[in-house]
Amino acid sequence: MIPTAREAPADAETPSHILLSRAGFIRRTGAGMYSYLPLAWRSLMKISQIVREEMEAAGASELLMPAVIPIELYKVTGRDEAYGELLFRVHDRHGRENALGPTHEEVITDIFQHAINSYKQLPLTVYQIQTKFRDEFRPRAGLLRCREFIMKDAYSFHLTVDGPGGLNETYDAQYAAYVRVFERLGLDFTVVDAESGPIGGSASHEFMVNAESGEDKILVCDSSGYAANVEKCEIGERAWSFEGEALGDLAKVHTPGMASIEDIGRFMKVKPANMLKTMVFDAGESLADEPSVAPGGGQRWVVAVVRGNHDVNESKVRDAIGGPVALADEKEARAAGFAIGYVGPAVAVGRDDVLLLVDPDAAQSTDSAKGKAMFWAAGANEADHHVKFFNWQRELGGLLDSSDQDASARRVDLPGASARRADLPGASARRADLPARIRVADIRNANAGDPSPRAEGSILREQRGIEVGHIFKLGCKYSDAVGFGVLDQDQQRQSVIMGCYGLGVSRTLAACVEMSHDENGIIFPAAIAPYHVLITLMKPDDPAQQEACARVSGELAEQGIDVLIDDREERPGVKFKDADLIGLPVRLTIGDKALAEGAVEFKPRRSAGKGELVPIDRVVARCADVLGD
RNA sequence: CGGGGUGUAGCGCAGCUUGGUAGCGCGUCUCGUUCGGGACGAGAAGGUCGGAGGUUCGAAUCCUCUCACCCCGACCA
Repeated sequence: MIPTAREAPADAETPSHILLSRAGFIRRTGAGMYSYLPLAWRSLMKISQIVREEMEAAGASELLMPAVIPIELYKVTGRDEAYGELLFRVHDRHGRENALGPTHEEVITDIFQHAINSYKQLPLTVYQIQTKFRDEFRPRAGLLRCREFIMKDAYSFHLTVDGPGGLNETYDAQYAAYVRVFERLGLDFTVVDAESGPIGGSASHEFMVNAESGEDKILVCDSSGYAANVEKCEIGERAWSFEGEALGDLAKVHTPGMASIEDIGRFMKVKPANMLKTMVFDAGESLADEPSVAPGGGQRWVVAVVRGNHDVNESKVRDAIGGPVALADEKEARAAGFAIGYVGPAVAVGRDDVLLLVDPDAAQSTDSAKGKAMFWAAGANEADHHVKFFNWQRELGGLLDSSDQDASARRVDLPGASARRADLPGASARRADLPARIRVADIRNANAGDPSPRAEGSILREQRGIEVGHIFKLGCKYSDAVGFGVLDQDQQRQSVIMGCYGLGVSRTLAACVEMSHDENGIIFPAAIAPYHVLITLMKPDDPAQQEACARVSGELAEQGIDVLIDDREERPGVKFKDADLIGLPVRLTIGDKALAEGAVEFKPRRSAGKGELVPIDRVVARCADVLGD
């Protein structure tokens, strides 16, 4: 059952989807749902086995939880809301609602809550390998993002964060286990700092298979070894200053119907890098305690300003203000007086409900490269209008000068801030001089070429990756939600501290193909290949060839090498094409010519050309050699 | 959820503008010739044209509704 095809299904576009389909590994059964045919299943079992070995070595025990889970468990933690449409929901015959498990923090916490009641029983780590369900808005790219997939998920429980038996110890052990798993699988990967997302928790790392087609953008600093997902990546220190002369008088420009940076840039003949992109966020209650000029009032709106060619990072905005934010609802923001699409920094002037957050690259009044005043275009805070010759000091003058006695006491430490700033060229407007309603902070996504946050003078390099593993320090988020605590040595009730560790088994197979293929097909590393060696018989009916095949395959099997035999009555070309497509690490061809010399043709999939003749009694050693790499 | 697109044989597609016998390539089956990089010839099987309704003497084709799927975006262990 290896249905190979010359052409890929029309809906397949990415290499792994096309090749796994053509090579007879998978068949699409529904949108984002795939059947694993025998070849794929063998590969998945091999990946799972390595995962199992490393999990056991890291002290985790395997178990299996149900895929169908009462929705009540997810209501306890609020994740039925947080996940929303991503949860598959099924109603049983009694009308009870269940979720198909997208991940099992709630279930495992529930189990442990009832089973564990003493610190003496901790720490514990368990894992399972199971089908997970997520009703993705847009499944795509075959196995890379589907609605039903195979995942290894592990969970650990601790009394403490540090020290023996603490969360950090297990987290580090899992981290190391992941590194060993992906090394053993023969994958080229990068570990990056990551955002925790809706799973929650403090620290997290993602394991990315390096592939051009990857969905995730990661940034790497070669000198320090720092690597992070773009969602998380810090940017090194950048000089900034609001002080500087204006290049010209503020000029209002009519820009009807042009709300996008691209449109305006084209119309006004301004490069995006010379525009200020201004986004309005709704901080809700996050800023309730912030100083406000208005009696009894609080700041609600966060106006974030970055350069037009940069993207605001919502997580960084959240960190900068110390609480949750969300992009403002357009209607509400309009009602509050923001001309959405045409907002500029000056909107903060005269309002006491706005916190202005400015990225260092946007907080410039002097173009240091040219040594003259910086040219800025920005929104005019009036529908269909923008302004040219924006100058921070002039346009925000009142705000920048307003002194707020409480400000210095309340100010939090911002990422990337340091005392050295004053020494940097062009830096004179010190953070300490700013009123509380303006902050300069790193609030944008990092790009290639940005300064490294870990090595002075180095810059960040960009590459793409496929997320195959993600580990989290959860803390007490789930245990507190269900009231899971144990008594410690001092008879004090302590919340149990958790970690969770995910690894996409089916995605790893696809990532492997993305990483390693050529125009003829897949090139499998030995650890993931469904079989190690393919024996191609030129004349399947020929007794001499049959005998040679039986001998070689028998000897290979004795060495623990998995053999697939192609004894189909097909023309040689067809068999060779299929062999390359399926991509097993070694191909042995048994034909008359070689056999006459007591040899078979030996060809590693990676090597180009014809392959070489190897005497039959030495071919097993050669196979073991190649597979051992 | 916004934008774009596609549903016709197992797979890949044409036919639709201008309504009139449902086609091509690959694959499958039979026979023959071939036989170390997706052979050639002859023949054969295989289709509710996504579904429902409508217009018409007549609908794959025109109209209305609907379903499914794909791509881009937004979102995302």
